[in-house]
Amino acid sequence: MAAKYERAADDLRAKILAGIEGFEPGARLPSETQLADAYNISVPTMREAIRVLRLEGLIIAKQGVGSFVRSERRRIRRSADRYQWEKDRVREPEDVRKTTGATEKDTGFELPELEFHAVFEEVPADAQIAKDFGVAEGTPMLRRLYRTQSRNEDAPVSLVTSYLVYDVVAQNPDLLDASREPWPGGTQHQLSTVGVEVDSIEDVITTRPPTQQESDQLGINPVGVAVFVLRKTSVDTTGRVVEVSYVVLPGDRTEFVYQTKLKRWEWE
Amino acid sequence: MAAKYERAADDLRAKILAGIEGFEPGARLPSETQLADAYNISVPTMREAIRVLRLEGLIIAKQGVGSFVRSERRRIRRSADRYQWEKDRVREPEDVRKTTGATEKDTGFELPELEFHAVFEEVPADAQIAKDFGVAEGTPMLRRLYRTQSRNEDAPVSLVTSYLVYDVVAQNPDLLDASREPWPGGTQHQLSTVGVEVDSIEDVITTRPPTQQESDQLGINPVGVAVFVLRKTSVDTTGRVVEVSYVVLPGDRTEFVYQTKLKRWEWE
DNA sequence: GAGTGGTCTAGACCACTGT
DNA sequence: CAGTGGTCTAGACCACTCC
Repeated sequence: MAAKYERAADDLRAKILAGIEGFEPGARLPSETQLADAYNISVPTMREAIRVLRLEGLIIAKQGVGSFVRSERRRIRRSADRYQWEKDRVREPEDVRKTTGATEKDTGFELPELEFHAVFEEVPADAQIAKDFGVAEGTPMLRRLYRTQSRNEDAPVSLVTSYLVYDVVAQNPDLLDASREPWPGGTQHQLSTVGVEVDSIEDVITTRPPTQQESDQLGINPVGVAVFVLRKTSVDTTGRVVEVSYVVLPGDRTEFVYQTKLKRWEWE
Repeated sequence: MAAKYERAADDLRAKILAGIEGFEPGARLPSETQLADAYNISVPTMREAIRVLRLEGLIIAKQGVGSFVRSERRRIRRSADRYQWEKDRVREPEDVRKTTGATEKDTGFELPELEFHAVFEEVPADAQIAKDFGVAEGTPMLRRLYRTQSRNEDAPVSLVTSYLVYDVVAQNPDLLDASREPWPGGTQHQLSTVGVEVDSIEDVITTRPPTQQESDQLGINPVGVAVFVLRKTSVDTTGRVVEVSYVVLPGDRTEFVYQTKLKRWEWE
């Protein structure tokens, strides 16, 4: 026989998915005590049932207020088209570049809506980074931390840690100055000022549970929501890795899109 | 002040991440009672701390045995290269095609290791599918359910739901016969028998918590592990959507790789 | 202040695993 | 069989939100 908390969870889930009166998205659920009474189980057991549905992302609890049926979140689309688009803009005049950046392109937000944090630091390459770049461990790297989030309260977008080889970018001192961010035209343009042309970009996508810090920063309220980790590796025309960035995105508000064109058959 | 269960969780987490003697990957933790004593908290509170770490994927509990520090799972790489590779094989002779399929290419498993389930069904297009294909709701579709998993115990790989327009594939009755799976050469080859050449494929990747059924089928033991959902849309050379498949993959054992080649600048 | 969810306790019994 | 984690109870107090 199924556990009591499971039966309660199953029943509640069914009500929510069916959208029954009082259980539609956004609706406020009865209190834990009331629910426990309704299912003839103790409050802790009812809490366990609710926890299951929170893990599934169906319910959000707000302390002091109540529990609510979660409404569907709009996903932000992140397309690989952004890379070619960014490259094309490198050779546009500055006033064109200034208008928007790639993040704004994906999110649909306008520039002024985005709060932009940047912290720059010179750090030695650890084992992972050394491997990513194919350089010796300890090689000086420029590490840049970005946090982009909407100024209108609760819509943080991504946490970015970007690595560049220090000696490469140091040729242009402006690139070492965090206060110059956001740089009009993005990373590809920054690299172009030190003679680097990006030739290809590899994205590797994984998912994992968020750390506590990431939950806070990305505003991941519900338990059980994962984050995407995108490792983006840029290779220049000489085959050298020029940038590696790790981008953490909220799993419930992001989707990735990739287009693969196939070669046509030649019919004889 | 932080909650007791949080302090216990923080301490345990730190021990595990530091790999301290007795807390390295695979190690068996002290029992809940022992841990509760050690931290001077009640057993339910200690269980709460353990639950936190299970959510983070650091600990796996086995009833009747004990709790263990989770060892890192090897991720299976799923690269978009598979699509061109699959297309190239369509025009190879049958004995070459028979050797391996695209799933085996990605996973590294040999064919005989893969258990292959297939269920075929004719269903009317629901709203989502009608939109995916750009056809009228109710259009007859062929729905195919696949479940690929290793015969050696606990390594299921993916759950696939694939849709095709029924009238298109019905031209070749073999395509309607589930007992013919696995079809040597894959879906692109199947489509080629009814005169369809796939021209481009769009992948859309999202992540969400698994359903109970998916947890069971994919062998997702630890709480808090998400699944990837890949929606793959194949478009033929006439611009028509010919296949849509939804692939569910375990989030802790999968990674996606996409390469984006950029156009070279023309220097004057 | 009333009502909500968050934390915590001290028990109890059961289901499962290994020996 | 002994020991483990899984479920469950009946309370208690606290932190938070809203009126």
